[in-house]
Amino acid sequence: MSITAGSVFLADCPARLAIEVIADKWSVVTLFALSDGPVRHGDLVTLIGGISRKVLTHTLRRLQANGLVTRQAFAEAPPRVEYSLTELGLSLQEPIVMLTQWARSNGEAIVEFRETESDLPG
Amino acid sequence: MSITAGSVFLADCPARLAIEVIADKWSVVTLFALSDGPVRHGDLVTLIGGISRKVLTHTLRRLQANGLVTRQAFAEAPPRVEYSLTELGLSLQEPIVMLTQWARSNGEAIVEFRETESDLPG
DNA sequence: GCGTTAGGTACCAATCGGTAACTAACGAAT
DNA sequence: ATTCGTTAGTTACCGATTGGTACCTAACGC
Repeated sequence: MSITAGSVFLADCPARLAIEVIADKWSVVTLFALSDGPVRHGDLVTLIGGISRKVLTHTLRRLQANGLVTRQAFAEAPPRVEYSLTELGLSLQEPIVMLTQWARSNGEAIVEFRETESDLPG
Repeated sequence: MSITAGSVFLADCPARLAIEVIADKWSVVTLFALSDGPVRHGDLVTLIGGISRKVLTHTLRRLQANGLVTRQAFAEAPPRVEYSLTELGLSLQEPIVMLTQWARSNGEAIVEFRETESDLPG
């Protein structure tokens, strides 16, 4: 765990900033949803269970403001807006996929742990 | 992006629960801090820049309640409490390390993007 | 009594997130 | 010509969560 110049342990360094941008529930799921190519706003709302349009828009704006996502609006009616990963966003693909795969493989273990925990005498 | 039974896209499934537990700024940094072995509470506060004792305790409690971290208190004075990763927590080590490495490698790119963005006309 | 470590609590501000209602722009139906 | 439905987005209002500071306890050695 070498604490080098740019470390996630330092409060005011770019590495920590990066963690603050992506280490967020909705950001992780959104980035994962975009990892196969451009997706429309409405499709993202449908795909990502439990997200509201407002929060999705906010999440996308934040990812966009940090260079991870691009927004492309088409001059059509009704409007069509597609979001996709930038090059920087694509470099995050592997870590994000690993994380979501871990979640799929180990989510059940968390649920089971919670259940056995609540059975403790206390 | 196959939407299988346990998908991070489904609001109420174990995979999403797992994401909600770990996809959090302080959780990621804390898990990373524990990835080399047991660390005392006080050492974590020093190591993790910007975290307060209250938030660290809360973060550790949450990780503990979800089976990722164990807490070992020694009957000494002054008290000594060590936190370490469980087996489940260790299975997260690789994704977490990838994520923090990405943050170190690409944090600067985010900073630069922000700077060039703010230079835009308008 | 004082310092140590771990933690709990109280109070407060800021952020997050949900619902609902609104706009813009256009095609299609009436 | 008017109305309706569509997609994307904003705004307002509200409650819940997060996080900070400050202060308190417990247990022990000096």
